Amino acid sequence: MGVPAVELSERRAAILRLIISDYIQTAQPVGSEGLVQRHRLELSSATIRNEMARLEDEGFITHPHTSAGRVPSDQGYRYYVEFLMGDPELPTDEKLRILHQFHQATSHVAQWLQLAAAVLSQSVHNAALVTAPRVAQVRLRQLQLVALHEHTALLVLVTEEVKVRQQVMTFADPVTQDELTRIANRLNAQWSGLDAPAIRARPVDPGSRDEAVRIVVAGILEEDEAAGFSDAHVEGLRNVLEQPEFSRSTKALEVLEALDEHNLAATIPAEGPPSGGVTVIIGGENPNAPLREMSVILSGYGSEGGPRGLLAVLGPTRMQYPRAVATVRYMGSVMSALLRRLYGDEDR
Amino acid sequence: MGVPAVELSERRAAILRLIISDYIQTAQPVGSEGLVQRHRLELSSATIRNEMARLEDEGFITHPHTSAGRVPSDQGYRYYVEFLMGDPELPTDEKLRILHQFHQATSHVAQWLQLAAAVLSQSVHNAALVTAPRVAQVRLRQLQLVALHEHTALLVLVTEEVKVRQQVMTFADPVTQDELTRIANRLNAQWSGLDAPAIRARPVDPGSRDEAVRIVVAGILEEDEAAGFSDAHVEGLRNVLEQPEFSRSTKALEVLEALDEHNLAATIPAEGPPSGGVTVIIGGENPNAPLREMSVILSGYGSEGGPRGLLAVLGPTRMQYPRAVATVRYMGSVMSALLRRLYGDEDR
DNA sequence: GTTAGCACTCTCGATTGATGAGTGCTAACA
DNA sequence: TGTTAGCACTCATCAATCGAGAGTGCTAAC
Repeated sequence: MGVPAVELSERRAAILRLIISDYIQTAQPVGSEGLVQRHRLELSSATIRNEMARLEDEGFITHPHTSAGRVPSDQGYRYYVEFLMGDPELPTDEKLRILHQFHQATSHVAQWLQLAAAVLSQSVHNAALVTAPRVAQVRLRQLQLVALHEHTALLVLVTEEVKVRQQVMTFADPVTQDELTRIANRLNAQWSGLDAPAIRARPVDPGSRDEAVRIVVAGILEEDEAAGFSDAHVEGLRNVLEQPEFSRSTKALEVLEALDEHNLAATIPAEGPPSGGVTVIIGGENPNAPLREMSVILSGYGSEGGPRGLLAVLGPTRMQYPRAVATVRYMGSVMSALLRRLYGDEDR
Repeated sequence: MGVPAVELSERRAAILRLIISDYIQTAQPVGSEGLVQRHRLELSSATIRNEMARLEDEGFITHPHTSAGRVPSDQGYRYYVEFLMGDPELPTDEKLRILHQFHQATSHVAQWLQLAAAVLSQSVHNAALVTAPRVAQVRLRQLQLVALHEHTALLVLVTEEVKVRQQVMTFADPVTQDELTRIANRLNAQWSGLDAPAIRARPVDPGSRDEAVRIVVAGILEEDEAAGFSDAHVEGLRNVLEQPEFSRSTKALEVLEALDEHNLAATIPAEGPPSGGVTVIIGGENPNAPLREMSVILSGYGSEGGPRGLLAVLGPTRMQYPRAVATVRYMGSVMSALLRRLYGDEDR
């Protein structure tokens, strides 16, 4: 989708590239005269104007008004991303800088995601979003019961993908810590490695404590599967709001609302591209109305069968695509590697 | 501090109150003529003008420019909060509405804080901040070790105030889950109820697994004590940015930066007022430069010896003080009650 | 102490006109 | 047929100007 049918002549493509890269830098409509001067073109501005007129006919650029320079359209950006910008690679020193920042990464996943979002957003000067890695099927690894009062206990459970969940639960009859420990040991032996349906299928005495625990455990596991990308870390909204296109306060507010941590999860397509691949969604291609003036650069991370997450950069359509794509791709590989290191060869 | 030395005549105080409440509503400088009309005063606008001139001499109000109405100064707001607005109580239906929202509260503390911040911000139409309850001394309740690979395990620990912490740790030699379980059981029996220094003082074999666990556990407990109010939940920045005083985009950005979740913790005085009390910090009284045009309404929650947190409302100095103070106070009592219910009579 | 009257100040919005950037077209040129 | 110079035309932007309106501060009368 979105790939323009028209094939551009070499020269027109070159002009389009110049227009877009100039516009990305200056945020100002670019005129024929200025283009010739800045790039010392061998052609006159009049010729450029003719070519621009054709580019406009074909829908790659537009006019804000009669006498302003040209501005790339969504279709223009699309063509640029697809055919003109090449396959950008991040310079080595930049890669090192990123790696260096990750060197401080603790093994605490939440901090880790926060760090990833911060590094990404800082590196591309735009907003960044990183979702927690998750698997399609959530299985129990181990559970623990901590007595709080006579009738209440804290259930802590660790899933196979090393997520920790907690929930306070109540029992009909008083229980002691000793008893809770025995229950936990027994259930761990029986349920370890199972997912919610399997645990629900396990026989337990009706009305027993085991049953009470089972309800809560299965509930948490199911909730986790349904959670989707809700726990997303967003960083660098500031960078976006600083862009001149959002200088008007009302616009800034709209964007802020769209990018609000709660809404954003829904905004992003649930299924990211396969790890390694990078998807670019430009302006109006975005199904979400408030994001119509923004572009999203998406990449999955993680491994095929294992836990997977999403990373994304969000910014105005006027975005440094080459750099952003390169950074997102590289970050994806770094995250995948970290994930492997952390969760190891758990499937073997 | 900040309490004005000057005692105002009854009439001038009344006029000040009217000016402030009008200005809070309209965000427009209020003029003498309009004041008389809106409130059907028995005095002429000329008299009001005279009184206004005196109020200005004494520093309670100012002029944006020669011929605009009057605007309250920080000192004016301070006087208003201190003497004029009385001791506002939240209407019963509003209290019920808040209670009702809390009815859905899960026992998951993080969600709970999020909810509190959301309710508070929505209720006062400003930004709200809620910090997690914490105690000065963090003690271990129970720990759990989950084998990940041969050399690594996940340490999950539950503190006395029912916080769950996790950390991946590595061992020099391979360990099995059985062994880890034995270690966890033994250490739970020895360390339950102790804080970091006490655990450090416990004898363990040098180089043993117990020692490795001890280092990590003590580290986590100490880190938690030092954490301060870092894990604050902020909600409703939108409300603030929508206010007309922040219509200019640059200003909005400044505020956004100041209220950024990361900076904000540092912004707020670490020690809140005692539970039940409400502190109002107006504009320039705030030590933080970027918050000079904002007011903060603060209250602590929790019980004397137990876990305590902070709630705050942040908005422009032109704020609905009576309502905000009443709401913050009420929310404080609700949160304290919830905290008691959740953690129970743990000291007994 | 209160009030009417009035001059004065200052903001705000609309209008105007000059400026300049940039286009689109035409005609000449290679 | 492609390229270029020339030129009229359009439109945003900016500064200057003007009038209206709001509000004050002062004075003098009540």
